[in-house]
Amino acid sequence: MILSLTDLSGESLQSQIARQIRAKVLAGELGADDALPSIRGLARDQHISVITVQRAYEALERDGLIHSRRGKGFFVSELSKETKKEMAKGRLAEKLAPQLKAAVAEGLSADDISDVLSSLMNDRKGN
Amino acid sequence: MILSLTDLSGESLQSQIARQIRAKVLAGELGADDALPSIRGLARDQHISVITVQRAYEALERDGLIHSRRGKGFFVSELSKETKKEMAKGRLAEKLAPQLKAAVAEGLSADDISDVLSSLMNDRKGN
DNA sequence: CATACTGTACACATACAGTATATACAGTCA
DNA sequence: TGACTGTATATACTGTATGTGTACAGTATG
Repeated sequence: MILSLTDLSGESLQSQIARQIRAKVLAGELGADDALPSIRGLARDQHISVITVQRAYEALERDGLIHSRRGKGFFVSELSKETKKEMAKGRLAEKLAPQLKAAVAEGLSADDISDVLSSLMNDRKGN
Repeated sequence: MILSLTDLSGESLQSQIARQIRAKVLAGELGADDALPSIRGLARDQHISVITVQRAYEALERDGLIHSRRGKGFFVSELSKETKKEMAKGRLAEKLAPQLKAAVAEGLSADDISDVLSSLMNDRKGN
């Protein structure tokens, strides 16, 4: 389990942890019943506080992506490929909606928005 | 100048003010040299603090959308239609980029992302 | 000139979120 | 038993957002 945390992004530590683990679970990089790092172990490795890791795991648990077993650790929950795709799509839709609303309010057309999306997706190919 | 502010959205007051005025300027609803409400007047009308309005106006001034004239008030800056469209597109791209990156990391394909966007744009037609 | 507007610039205070340290309790396993 | 694991709680520090209050400076008008 390799995480990359930074203080400089403006994103909170617990959000970075949750986001990176969520991506690994939804993309299938972590499978059902795979063990996550213990909250103490991850806190030690990343030189951060236990409570910060715990809150990140709580968020993932609320989303149904992982579950805890007292005394044993945290484990990836069993989710079908379809469920994971729907979760990822749902998350994207929730985050995109207010931004599209703002873009329309700022005078952009559906074509303008498509242009922006195409440019960004083409940019991503180079990475 | 009609603004709609709420405490319940999770978005800060100064961000709501800046976002709503930005939309009016970029969409052309407010034109060059139109006067904005005075910081004290807007604060009084909305029952919020002067400093909150001032910080919202500062953000818009940094973006080059408005400018102040000491003793007179704040006014919309002169911007070509093309400049405004580029500003709106640039803002959208900046906000979309990290979310597309996250969506790809969560296993979504370009087609999946297009699907989500199409659904959201179709939903918007009904509003 | 006096008054009432405008923006600008502080000093403080309050609330909350994020982060941290520390302690204690409970379950698991070699 | 000892060394792990998760769970829960108390306390504290920091930064951001928000607020009140005060003071100063430029503009407009009667």
